[in-house]
Amino acid sequence: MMAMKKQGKEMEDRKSNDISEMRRAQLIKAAYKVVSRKGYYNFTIKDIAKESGLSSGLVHYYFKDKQDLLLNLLKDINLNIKSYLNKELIRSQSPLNKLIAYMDQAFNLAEKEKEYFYVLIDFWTQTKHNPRMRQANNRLLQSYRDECAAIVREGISTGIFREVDVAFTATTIVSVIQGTIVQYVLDNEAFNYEKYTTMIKDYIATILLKEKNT
Amino acid sequence: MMAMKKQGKEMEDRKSNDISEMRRAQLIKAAYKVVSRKGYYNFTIKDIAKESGLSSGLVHYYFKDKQDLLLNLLKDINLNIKSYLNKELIRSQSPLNKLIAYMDQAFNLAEKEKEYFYVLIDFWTQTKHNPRMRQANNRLLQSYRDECAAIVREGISTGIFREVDVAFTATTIVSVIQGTIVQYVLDNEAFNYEKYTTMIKDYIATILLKEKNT
Amino acid sequence: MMAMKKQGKEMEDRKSNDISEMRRAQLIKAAYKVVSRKGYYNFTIKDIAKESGLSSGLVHYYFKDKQDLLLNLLKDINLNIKSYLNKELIRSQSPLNKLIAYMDQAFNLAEKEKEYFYVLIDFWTQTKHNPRMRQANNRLLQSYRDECAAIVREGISTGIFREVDVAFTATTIVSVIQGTIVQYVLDNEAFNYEKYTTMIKDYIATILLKEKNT
Amino acid sequence: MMAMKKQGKEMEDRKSNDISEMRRAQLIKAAYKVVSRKGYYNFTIKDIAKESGLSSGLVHYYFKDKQDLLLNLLKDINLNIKSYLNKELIRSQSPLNKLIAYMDQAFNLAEKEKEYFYVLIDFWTQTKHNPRMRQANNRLLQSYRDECAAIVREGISTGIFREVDVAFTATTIVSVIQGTIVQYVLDNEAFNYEKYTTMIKDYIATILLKEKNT
DNA sequence: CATGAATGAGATTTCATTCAT
DNA sequence: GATGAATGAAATCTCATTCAT
Repeated sequence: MMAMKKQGKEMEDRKSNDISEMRRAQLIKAAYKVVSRKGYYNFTIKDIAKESGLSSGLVHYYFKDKQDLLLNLLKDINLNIKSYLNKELIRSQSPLNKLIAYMDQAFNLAEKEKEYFYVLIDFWTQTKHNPRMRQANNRLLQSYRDECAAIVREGISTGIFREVDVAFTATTIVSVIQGTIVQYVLDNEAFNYEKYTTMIKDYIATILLKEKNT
Repeated sequence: MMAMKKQGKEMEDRKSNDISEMRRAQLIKAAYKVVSRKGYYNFTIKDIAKESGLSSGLVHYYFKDKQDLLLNLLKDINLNIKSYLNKELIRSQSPLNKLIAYMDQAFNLAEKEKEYFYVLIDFWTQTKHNPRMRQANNRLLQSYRDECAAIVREGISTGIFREVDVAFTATTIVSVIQGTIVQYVLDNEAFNYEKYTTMIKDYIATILLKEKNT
Repeated sequence: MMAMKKQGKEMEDRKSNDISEMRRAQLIKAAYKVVSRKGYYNFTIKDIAKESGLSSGLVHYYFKDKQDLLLNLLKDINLNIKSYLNKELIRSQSPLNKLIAYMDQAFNLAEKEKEYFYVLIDFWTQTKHNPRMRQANNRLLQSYRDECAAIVREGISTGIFREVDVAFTATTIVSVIQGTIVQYVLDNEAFNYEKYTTMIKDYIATILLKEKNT
Repeated sequence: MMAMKKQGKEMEDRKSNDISEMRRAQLIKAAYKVVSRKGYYNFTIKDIAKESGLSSGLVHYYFKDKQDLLLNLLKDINLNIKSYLNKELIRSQSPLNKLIAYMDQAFNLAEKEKEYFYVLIDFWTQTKHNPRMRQANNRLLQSYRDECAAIVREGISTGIFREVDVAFTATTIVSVIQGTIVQYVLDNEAFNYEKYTTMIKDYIATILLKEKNT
């Protein structure tokens, strides 16, 4: 009987957790939609409630406050971006292909999910005034640089990339990608995105690759 | 006598304009401080009033509403950035020196006036939801690209730069500068700013300059 | 079980509506008191809150804004006036009795509920600048004329009233009633209201009735 | 020398009064325009200033406060209405003509200067809460009744009108006129004003005049 | 778990009035 | 007399958060 009870308790907990996780996901999804539609600072808890089809009281049941909800949203977006960026990396064999694939994914994501970057820029504005947001943001940026650095390092060690300063190169590649994406997201009429991003990829490849006939 | 009267009137007018301009500058300055301290979305009209030592009613006397104040703040920051960036350009003789000077100023500004960029990023978040802000922002970004393009074009026509795609090169230079600055402003412990910015300048110079011994 | 659940749901709904309707009625009632006490333009949302014993936030929870509250107040007063005016009509058999009853009710109402007319005059001032108020007002005035016209028409068709111009007669009866009430409400010392209203009723009856001995 | 001084002082005073009166008239005229355009409760002192071409400070120099300005506006409108109503009375010989002329003027005024009545209705709303406004209003209404009564009394004493209750008749005539005008001003599509006002005049004449062949 | 009514602090904005010049 | 900059009280409205049910 004890066993049953325990099991019952466990099941309840699991069930409870399931619902809990489901609700949290439901609310985060709604938050993402609402924030990208109305902007980081102009949405209300009621907007989230309406969008999710739940009550406003429930938002506070699952998230301590607005801040907490937003922090979780940032984490969620991070996860999505990272998984998207890394999706093609596994299939790519050579470091060059990996680097190209990485940049490809980044540029594609900015085109397909412009909203992600809107929300991301919104989060940047929190950096100065909110330590937790700053930490989350910095980790995200650092992970980009690390990812790039790993690929560059691999390229060097396999002898196909020049012996560049890894950290610097990774940082600058991230700069170019991010700088281009920001300019594009803010004003998508400013230049030919397709053309420019292709040129950037070629350029970086050319710079990194050892010259063939030497 | 008429002359005196007229002169008197003119002086009155000037005085009036002087006060008006003085107050507007005073309020914009306070706004700049307050926005960079509390963030674009978290400051109040009363904050501006306190910071400027004036009454809150006066803020609305000189600016239609919060929006109007912010728009004027953006304009002001634009002017300051532009004048700062162009300060050294005039003295520089060769296109290479000009380009270096331009990048130098940009990187220096980000270090000395980190606040400018905080506020600037704040403005970016307005872009999606506020047409006037979008226009102002886009013009600013375009002016950076144009400035760069002009220098690159001059370098090509004087025969010292390779014959690169001017618009693309300018855009990408702006991307690198902006991307680097954003990473630094958000997290100034992330990398050695001094070292990296120097390397970037060298790199770009190397890429653009025709190889000497060919 | 489904049935129970459904019933439960229905009861909940009803309950919710009950609260909502109760609060709205509560607020309208408070608005009526406050407006007639302080005047249409001089009352505040906080006055309503205090008078109703509720919070000021709740006023905006149930009514979009001040306008919306006022519009609902006007509707409410309309309903009350109409129901009061028509209360005696049903019992009255002959058109003459109906007309007398109608005028009686109007004159009585102005005496008993002077406040109604204060508020009504306040609403008139909105007519020029507020389309929705204008429409509501015009409908109310039109309904008075229509009501009168219907009685007059019935009197003519049953052969006891002269064959007068129905629309004109109705309009003019409304004019006399309203003109008298306004004068009385604005200055209730100006004349003997009881005596004058009786004379008016007699007069109108005399004018409308076919002369007996002809 | 004393004489001269005194004279100088007097002239200054007169001059001062002239300017004073001129300014007051200028401001009242502006107030009339602004109030009828924006409504009694929605205009600002600055509106008056702009309309008059003077400064807002000057409004308070000539009128204690907004109330005072409005009270003077009401007085001014009263004067204008009275002088307009009485304009034709002098020329009219018989009491019947006088009465017709009086009603004619009233109905014409409402058509030509609808604004007067808008403003007048606005003033009515003050009656309950502002003793001075109430007094001014009541005097105005009383003067209408008195004017009418005088004509009716004259008609009776010259033997052409029936021996009606003078005060009651005057009050009721004023009621009809005012009631009709209010309905028309609030909704000028409600009925054929020209036709109805003509019918009213005929009706009243018929009622008052002794039947010829009796 | 879930709801949504209720609260109340706080933000923007308006404007009559004052007053130095 | 005349100006208009300056003040600050007060009003409307929003919304995160709480809590009884």
